[in-house]
Amino acid sequence: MSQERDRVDLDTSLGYLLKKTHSALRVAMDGALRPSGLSVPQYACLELLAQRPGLSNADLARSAFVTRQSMNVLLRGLQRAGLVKRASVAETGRALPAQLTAAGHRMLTDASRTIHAVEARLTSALDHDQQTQLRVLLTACVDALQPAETSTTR
Amino acid sequence: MSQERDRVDLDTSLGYLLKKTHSALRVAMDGALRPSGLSVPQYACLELLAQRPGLSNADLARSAFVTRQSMNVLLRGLQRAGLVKRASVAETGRALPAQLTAAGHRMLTDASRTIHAVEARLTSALDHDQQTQLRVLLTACVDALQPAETSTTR
DNA sequence: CCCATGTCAGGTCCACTGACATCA
DNA sequence: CTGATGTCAGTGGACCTGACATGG
Repeated sequence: MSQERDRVDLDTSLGYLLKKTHSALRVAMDGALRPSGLSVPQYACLELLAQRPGLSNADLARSAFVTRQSMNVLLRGLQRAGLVKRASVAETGRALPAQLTAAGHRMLTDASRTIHAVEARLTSALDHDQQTQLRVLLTACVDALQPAETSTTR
Repeated sequence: MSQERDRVDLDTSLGYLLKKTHSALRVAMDGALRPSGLSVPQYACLELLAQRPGLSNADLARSAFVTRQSMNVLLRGLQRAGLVKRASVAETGRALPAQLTAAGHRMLTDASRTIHAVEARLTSALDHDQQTQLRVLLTACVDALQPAETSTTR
């Protein structure tokens, strides 16, 4: 009841639209990954490790836009599942580099195909120029937001 | 360590960029709202109720892209805080329309100013045409994603 | 009967904060 | 000392599944 009624200026709010788009994408990815038993953050972590092997927990946290603590929990889960391995002692400093296991690579290739299919659907309505344009605009938004959050290392 | 190294094709992934943008916005809004004690979802709920008084829990859940259960918990919190009132009996059907209290309106006007300032910063890097363009592109993405998730009413 | 709604229960995952120790 | 890191503890939010009652 009263689902699509007046739409005040919610649709003119970029924040709301951003939330809506992100939500739609998250739901789609979540559903696509469900059969594999991976969550979206877990997939993201695996993908990051595949592309940049040896990232530390803090590195991964930054790249995934979460805190070290959150990423730590996530990493533990992946280690328990045998998808990720971490050195038990630090060569230098305290950073413990993480890497995918063989099982992790196998799991990822499947998940990666799935996710790419979702992304393909996401961009199916846009031609190449529009995709570039969207990237430019979003990047501009991020840059406009960034400076104000500095100095909070999180 | 190894924060900005090679950037494989993460920056070419619209999904990743979307996540990054959304995350930056969420952090900014979160920080801006912190002094008032409101969370972003709580603010969103208040804003929705101000613009469309009488929405039911299920209505709000749909509009905020969360489940009925999550919105139910959120609503209870707002009721406990005296910001929202709900009819105790349904006039028709089972839907219990919700409305802002006077305190809710007061709280919202403050929060609304705060959030609009953040949105202004978000769009500060874009001229009017670019904002329109961004809206068009994001909407196209949402539409491309939507149909596939139907039939899962959630 | 079918569907949407409101609600309760249990459990999981993720994210945050705060705090502490370690190491370059 | 400072800064980055890993980690423990606690909390809260949001999700899911399942279930049930009620009203159109």
